[in-house]
Amino acid sequence: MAGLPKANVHYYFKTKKDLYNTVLEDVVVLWKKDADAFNKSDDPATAISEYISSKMEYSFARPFGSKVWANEIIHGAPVLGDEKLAQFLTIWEKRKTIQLSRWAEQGKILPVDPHYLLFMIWATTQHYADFEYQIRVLNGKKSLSKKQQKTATDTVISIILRGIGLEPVGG
Amino acid sequence: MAGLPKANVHYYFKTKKDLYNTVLEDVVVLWKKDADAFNKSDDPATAISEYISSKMEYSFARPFGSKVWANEIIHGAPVLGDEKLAQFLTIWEKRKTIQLSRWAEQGKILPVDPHYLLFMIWATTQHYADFEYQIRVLNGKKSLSKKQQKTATDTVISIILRGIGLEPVGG
DNA sequence: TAAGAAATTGACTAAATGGTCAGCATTTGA
DNA sequence: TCAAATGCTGACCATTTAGTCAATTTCTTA
Repeated sequence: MAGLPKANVHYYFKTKKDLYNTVLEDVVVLWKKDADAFNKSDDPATAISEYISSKMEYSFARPFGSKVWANEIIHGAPVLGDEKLAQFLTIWEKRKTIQLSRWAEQGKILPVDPHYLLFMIWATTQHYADFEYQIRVLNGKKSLSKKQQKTATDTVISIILRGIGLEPVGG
Repeated sequence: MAGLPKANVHYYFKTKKDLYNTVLEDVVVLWKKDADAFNKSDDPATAISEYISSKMEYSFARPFGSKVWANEIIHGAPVLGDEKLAQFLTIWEKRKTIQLSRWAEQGKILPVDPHYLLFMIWATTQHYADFEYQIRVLNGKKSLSKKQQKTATDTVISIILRGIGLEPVGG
């Protein structure tokens, strides 16, 4: 059979929905960890760089989870359901938007609406997971090399940071 | 029946694949139009603003096409196939990367790798279509208002432009 | 307004996908 | 070393989804 026999999968997961749910919850846990990294430093340039970095790394290393998540959202969260989705999302979002608002008030970053900035970071970083296939095709049917991954990450970080009035730290 | 009876759909499209393909090709046509807008002005701030604007508008007005595209890519282009995908993508990308490189050489924008800048623009703008559902949930289960849509668009444009060393035009 | 073409439909069949189960293989530990 | 428990599998059944078809309705236009 292809990979595993179905029956074997059913030994570990009662239904397909169960399997799917497990993958989704794993993603949630991982993304929550990234979210913590965001609140580690009180310096916006550092915090945002770290956050983008870790999300990019995850996108390159393990794109599958993000793909399943994207698929779930595209189809209107049929498995997760509204309530669970709302719960997950607001937990992630709240602390970050609060932190971004504070920085904006303190004049540490330009006064940008935190929601749309967050969407931008999510979209851009997860794009490297979700659209992995498209990127590979555009890269001559080869996955991005480590060097290219670094360039991509640096580019994202520098555009976002400059975009909100910060100088990229380091490189 | 739900919306249309199946048999009626089959009257217009022989197979499900046919229908799917038609939707995908429609998206390609529309995105190609946006791509033209990109080459209209020789001023980077204007061209990029226009490009982002029209992609955002399309994401808000007709998210379905983008969703089908995203779904197709996430699953490895099983219907479109490698060749067709490569064909479409390179056509879009070439002219834009060339233009961006030229601007970078002329010192009109910061020297950023055009590929990753493009990915960023695609990811961010299409996010509002593909993740429409997630955004709605985060917005209290309401779709973004016209005003919010404008703020989102302005935010994306200003961050990207500033991010590559340009002052946002107008607002 | 009647004849033919185009559009629409419900009821059926085919294919694909999800799920069950009985039995075989492998690991664990008294 | 040999039960008992755990893991694995193929062959079968159930449900869902895709596709067909003949019959009906709605449009054209002579």
